[in-house]
Amino acid sequence: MGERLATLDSRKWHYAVLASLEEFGPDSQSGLSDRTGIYRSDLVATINDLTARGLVVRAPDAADRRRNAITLTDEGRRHLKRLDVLLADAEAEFLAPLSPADRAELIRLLTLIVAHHSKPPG
Amino acid sequence: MGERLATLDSRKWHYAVLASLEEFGPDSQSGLSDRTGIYRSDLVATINDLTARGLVVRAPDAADRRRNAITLTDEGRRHLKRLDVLLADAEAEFLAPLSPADRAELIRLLTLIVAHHSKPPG
DNA sequence: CCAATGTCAGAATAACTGATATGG
DNA sequence: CCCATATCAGTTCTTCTGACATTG
Repeated sequence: MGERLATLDSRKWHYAVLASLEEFGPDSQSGLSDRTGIYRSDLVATINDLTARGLVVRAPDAADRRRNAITLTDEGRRHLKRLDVLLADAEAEFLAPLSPADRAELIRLLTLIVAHHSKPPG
Repeated sequence: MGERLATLDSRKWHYAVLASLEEFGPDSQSGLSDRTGIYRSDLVATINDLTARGLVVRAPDAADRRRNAITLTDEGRRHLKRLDVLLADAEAEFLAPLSPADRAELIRLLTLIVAHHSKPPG
């Protein structure tokens, strides 16, 4: 996955931020940190990168002036789509030896494991 | 796995070297590098550690004086057994939500993937 | 003369910690 | 006054590269 993302000068945390913004809408850096698992301190540089490339916009949040509102741009949305294609290709290659039924089974088993180890909130 | 190994002041590469020596017998550092995937340059420090703790012995190879023969000590074998118990426990916890049949199925699927991506020799 | 081996020094990266200024 | 947010500086750890001396 890392190698494929690198072909478009992207890294996993770039993807994580773009995907999070696409799924949940504009968010503060703190919120993005919670969703993606990237440290707040490391998010600064990531957002700098994405801003410099015109993929997101960083603007002060009017409602809470401590926060920056990070918003996906149209170009950011297009870039995310390109990355999605890249990752889908990589996954297809990775799972090549598995039949569709096998793939479904693998996902079922991994989902069970993840669910079991996801602490209930609180 | 890393956390569990750390409880006995060990790391994954310590385990990799001990396990390789147990399975394939004494070996050169170059050979250990090939088997474990650890770089030759990084193996130096690893063997230093294991030697300082009396888990392996480093001795010049009589047949080829460029090489060091790395040999597992009795204490090294005992330490490996302790680590094996640790890792078996961790695996059991990790796979807790899966039935025995599910675990066998997961291993089958992962084995297929690994085999498919293992280049044929040459 | 070329290749393999062990060793050392250091780059590049990712994950993480702590301090600080500003605003709620 | 305490908490949250964004930012900056810097540590640790791992992976990886390059150079070198010794030996085959």
